[in-house]
Amino acid sequence: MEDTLTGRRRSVLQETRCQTCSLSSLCLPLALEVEDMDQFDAIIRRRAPLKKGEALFRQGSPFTSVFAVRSGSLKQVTTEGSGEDQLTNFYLPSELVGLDGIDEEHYPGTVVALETTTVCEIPFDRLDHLSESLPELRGQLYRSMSKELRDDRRMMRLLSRKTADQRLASFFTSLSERFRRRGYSPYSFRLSMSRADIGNYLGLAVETVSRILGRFQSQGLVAVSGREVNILDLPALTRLAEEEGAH
Amino acid sequence: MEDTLTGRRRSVLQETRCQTCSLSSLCLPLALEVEDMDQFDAIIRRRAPLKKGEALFRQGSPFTSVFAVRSGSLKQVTTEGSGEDQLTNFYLPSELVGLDGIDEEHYPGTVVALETTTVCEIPFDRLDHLSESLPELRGQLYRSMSKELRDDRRMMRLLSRKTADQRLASFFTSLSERFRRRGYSPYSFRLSMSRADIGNYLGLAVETVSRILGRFQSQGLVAVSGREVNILDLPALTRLAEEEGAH
DNA sequence: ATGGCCCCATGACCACGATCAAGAAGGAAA
DNA sequence: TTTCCTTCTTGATCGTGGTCATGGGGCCAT
Repeated sequence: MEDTLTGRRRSVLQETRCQTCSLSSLCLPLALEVEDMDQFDAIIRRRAPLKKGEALFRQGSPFTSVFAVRSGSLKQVTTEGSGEDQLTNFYLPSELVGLDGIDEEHYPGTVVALETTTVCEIPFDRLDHLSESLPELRGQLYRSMSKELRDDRRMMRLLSRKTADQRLASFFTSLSERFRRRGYSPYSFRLSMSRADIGNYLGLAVETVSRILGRFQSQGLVAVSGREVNILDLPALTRLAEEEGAH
Repeated sequence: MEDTLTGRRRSVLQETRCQTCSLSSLCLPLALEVEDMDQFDAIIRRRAPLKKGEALFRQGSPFTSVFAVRSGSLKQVTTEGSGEDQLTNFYLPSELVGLDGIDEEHYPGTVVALETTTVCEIPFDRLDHLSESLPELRGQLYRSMSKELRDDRRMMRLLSRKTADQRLASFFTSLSERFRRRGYSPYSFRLSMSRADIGNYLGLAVETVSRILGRFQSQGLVAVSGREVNILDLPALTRLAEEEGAH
């Protein structure tokens, strides 16, 4: 607000430099040397922060860039035919958005901010070109996509074999772990998504999510108040999430 | 059997040259010029055909290569914890196997031949290195992974929103389309996988698969005899697969 | 404040598909 | 052939989680 011009200019620079970004150890350029990082830096485009509910891009719009989340969170929603929406992913800081749009001319889903969110835009043609001369960058890109493939397989397993309880438990342990890796508390956090989003993502009705959250609460596994979550017994949740065929 | 030495040698050469491979228009080198294809050709390793039930690689073994299916078919199976197996994918000719192993030192699942199957082994470090000088190859690799991501999202939608009937209908229409793209009949084919495999893949019990196949048969949608399938009403199957919330 | 709207929670009921059980059909090896 | 074993089919029953319905509570705009 009271930024001077120079002050504001510096802060903008800070925002956009990978070297000063706290996420650089998790993000795409993680394997780059200082001078290489500068090259990478140069192709990144700034974006005005997205407000809650705003779309980063819409399903069907032309694929041009991938995006790295800098702060906040987003969800990806796909609408097939005239059917219902399917929420296929949540994105947290340092994660790459839009990789599934590469092989077609358009994005396969709409990505929406769940809260105020800032992203780095990385034009894909320039990224691809730069990956020619920077093997580490190329490798990291391959790894990012490969990791997403592996996460998808885990999600398929969740959707096809786990009970509703196990799905919720998995959801919490996974979120907890992702927060931990990003330097936040793995035990106490705020959900940026609604119960409906969680249900849609996990293949459950909203009512089921609510009920099970209530049960978890009464079992002393978590303390939930609205979107505020406290994980009380992470080991038990992990056990529940991984335990086999419940019968 | 009665091959002469030279005869066998020629046939081996034929087998391993992308230029003479009938799949080259679908496979990794699809975008390459003749001379570039030779370079790509040179890094490919021959493999003895896999017999039905043989593993191409096992879960946890070190990641070294990706594989292109040349003939036959495979399934990928992941065993988590002490839990049950999860079948995450079927692979048909021209498809790439093993991409989800890139970012860790090991393969995340065991891949097993469903019938006699031949594959081309592509050492990943050499592929990566070659992708530095061949932008079309690099692009095709990005696109392959991106396509697999998109297919995974479609699978998640199937697992979390579709009824058992819709899942089977989707399975048949998808298989039909994949056969069609490979130059086989989209209406008449042989399933290389068991009912148990199909059920595992679609998140259904074997009994459910059997029952619904029977129902489809009596509705005149398909004619099934063991693993032999005739699609009788593809439009109806497509409609069924895509129709929204069945209630 | 106060209305209006989502978001969330909880209860009653029901259906889809899993599970259990048994038997038929197909395939490989003697 | 016969045997043995796997795969597939069909029937009966049951349980998880979806659907429908209602009410409370938080949040924003006026």
